[in-house]
Amino acid sequence: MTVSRREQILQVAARLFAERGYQSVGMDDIGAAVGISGPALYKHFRGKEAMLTELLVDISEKLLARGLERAAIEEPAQALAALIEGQVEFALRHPDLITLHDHALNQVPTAERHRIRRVQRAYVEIWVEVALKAHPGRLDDREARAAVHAAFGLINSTPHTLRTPQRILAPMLRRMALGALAAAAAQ
Amino acid sequence: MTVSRREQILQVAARLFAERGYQSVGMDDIGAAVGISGPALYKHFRGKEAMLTELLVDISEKLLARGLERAAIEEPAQALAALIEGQVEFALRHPDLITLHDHALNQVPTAERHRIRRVQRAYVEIWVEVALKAHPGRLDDREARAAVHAAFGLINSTPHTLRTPQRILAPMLRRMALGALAAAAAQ
DNA sequence: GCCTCAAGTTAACCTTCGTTCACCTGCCCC
DNA sequence: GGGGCAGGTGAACGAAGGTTAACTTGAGGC
Repeated sequence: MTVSRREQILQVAARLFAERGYQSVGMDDIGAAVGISGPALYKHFRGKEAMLTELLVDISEKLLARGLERAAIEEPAQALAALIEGQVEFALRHPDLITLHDHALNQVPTAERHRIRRVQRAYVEIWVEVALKAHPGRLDDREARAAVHAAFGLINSTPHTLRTPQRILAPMLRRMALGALAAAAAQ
Repeated sequence: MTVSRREQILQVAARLFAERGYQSVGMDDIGAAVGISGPALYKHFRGKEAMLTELLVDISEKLLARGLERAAIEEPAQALAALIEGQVEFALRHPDLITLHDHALNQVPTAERHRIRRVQRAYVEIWVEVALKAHPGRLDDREARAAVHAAFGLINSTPHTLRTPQRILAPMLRRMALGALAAAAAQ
């Protein structure tokens, strides 16, 4: 598992950004955390914003790719379960990125932010379509969208709960997300 | 509904902090938003941190008070429903404060941050106890705590979904939270 | 009428921090 | 073995922004 220095920097930066907040982390902090000095980071990245942007673009694209895979399953209920499983896995494996994902998007320059938002919307759209198919006639489009956001909120709460062992947490989160979406469609 | 200037400043600051992030909002921005200049704010507050601290202390204490009320209901299932209703109401009425609550706590000075955390933990504890009583024997303490955090994540996703009309959103969030907690306790 | 005081104002200060600059140093390659 | 380049270094710069200072003003109390 030898990561390039570039990737090492990204990982460390993600952790620091998630822990203390993007603006509270200095370039010197990031440098120190990988054993080099602040200005040396400019040999690898255009600047601080570029690091954040790359992190967020990566996350949203990875999630979208994973979502496209899982949504391809024929049976809607199984596809929904697969989407949930994918999101839970990702959230448990990369809590820093999840935190970044909704704390730091505003700090990214406008052009790139729009690009990231587009990818995010595509991901949400996948969920909405699957949710509609899984509960046909029980949800309208607007409701499904709200329900999906709520399910994300549920699953992405993981960073607050990391003390719980994953083998307990993962199945519980899957059950809860499924239960929540079913309840959204009930009545 | 005449609010004092002090309160007006707090409201505006909460909105700006939630929209752009605490560090990205300047004192001049806050001043401009209430029609005065940046330094004039120091006639009302010790500084920027003091404004954030006051906001977060207020929120956590209001939530705790509301939680204590609702948890007093005899029947555990009803108490749980009342807790959920209270949280949903609060999240819908004060999305800015909800956003601040988990985005900006790190920016508060250490001493006050600990105080806020204590109040938050007390609020979580109320939920955990009620959840345990509402699903007796189905959850251990650790699971209940994780489930409660997940339910908060679900309900507090509201700021992402404000375009949905509240009369649709509120009952849906209540159903989903109940369904999620029931699913956590199932099996 | 005058004193006081709360609530503003603008200018200035000073620290923090992202970024740039000039320089150094191995390593690889021909 | 000398050129070039990747990857460092420390010093310095410049803008941003929180805070302080000095000064103004208008509304009550006596």
